[in-house]
Amino acid sequence: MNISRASDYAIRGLVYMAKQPAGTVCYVKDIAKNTNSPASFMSKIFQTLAKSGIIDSFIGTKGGFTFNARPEDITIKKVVEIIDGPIVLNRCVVNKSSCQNAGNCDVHFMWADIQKMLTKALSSYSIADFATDKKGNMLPEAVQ
Amino acid sequence: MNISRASDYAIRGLVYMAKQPAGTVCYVKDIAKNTNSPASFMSKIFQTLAKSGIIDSFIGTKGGFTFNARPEDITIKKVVEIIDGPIVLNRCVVNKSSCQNAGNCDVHFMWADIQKMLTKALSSYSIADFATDKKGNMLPEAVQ
DNA sequence: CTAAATAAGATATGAATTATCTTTATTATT
DNA sequence: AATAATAAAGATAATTCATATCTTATTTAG
Ligand code: SF4
Ligand code: SF4
Repeated sequence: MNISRASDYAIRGLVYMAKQPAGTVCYVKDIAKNTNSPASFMSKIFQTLAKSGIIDSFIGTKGGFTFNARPEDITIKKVVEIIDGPIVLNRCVVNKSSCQNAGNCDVHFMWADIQKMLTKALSSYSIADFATDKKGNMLPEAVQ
Repeated sequence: MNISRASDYAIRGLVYMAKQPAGTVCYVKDIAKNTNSPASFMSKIFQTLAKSGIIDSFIGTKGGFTFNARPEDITIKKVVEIIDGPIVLNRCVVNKSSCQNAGNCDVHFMWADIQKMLTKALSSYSIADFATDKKGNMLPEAVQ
């Protein structure tokens, strides 16, 4: 019941990118240094982010990464799902038929409710929300 | 970002127990059969639940498990934490000093908020809530 | 054309999850 | 009392996942 280190790094790496002037090409080395994360691992993570399409990658000298989507359109839910895979609190919540008990399970409805609440919360924040130095006061109201 | 199979089994096993007349001694074999879960795995899980103190165990013929707490006092959060360990969405949310970035991290507050919401939701349901056959209508109002 | 810089891809390690197998304790039966 | 049956406790195993590092390929600069 937690996000991975990789997702934490990914989010903060993207926030770092979003803080740079629009269009800046960012290197993993810089991103890693500025987010206090292992560069080699970050490299792998940004490779995955690039494959997903939310950022573009350029190989070779003067290569690096740029946004391919507006930071305000990249939700935290999206980033976590790219890195950790779909958010599925319990196997039944996305695909009811994935559990043969789902038809007469007392508990199913709870997981479905909590899943909805969680994904709603994660969708309510975007990378752009954290890309200001005015810490805290740019955050959306805490979801109940 | 999910609960383990073990927690799912534990919750449903305890719900099955709560459906029996108060004081009934339940066997893993029965619990497993009635919850459609692997008995050997369930045995391990109930061993852990017993160690936590929420149920009592009796070894040998006519042994088994009984509640040592009222089902209405056993929250889903408690069960998940016994089986999966503490719910910690991101390392900073419980112990801020566990991350050296926490002092100037833009994202920390989001995780703290979502953690609070999630644990509140998981605490709002108890085993007793699911121990009726009137499916669904005994559930607490979905937390926002 | 060579060297440097950079991401992409392959490989490795350790921990966690998901179990099963074996042992021990208790009770019932002979 | 000895033995067999029953049930949980404890030990072990297989697989998957998280968290990386190491090597290769690509591009640009000099
Ligand atoms: S909560 Fe019920 S429906 Fe969902 S996975 Fe568990 S048993 Fe299946
Ligand atoms: S969100 Fe910020 S404070 Fe929390 S673990 Fe990640 S870097 Fe540390």
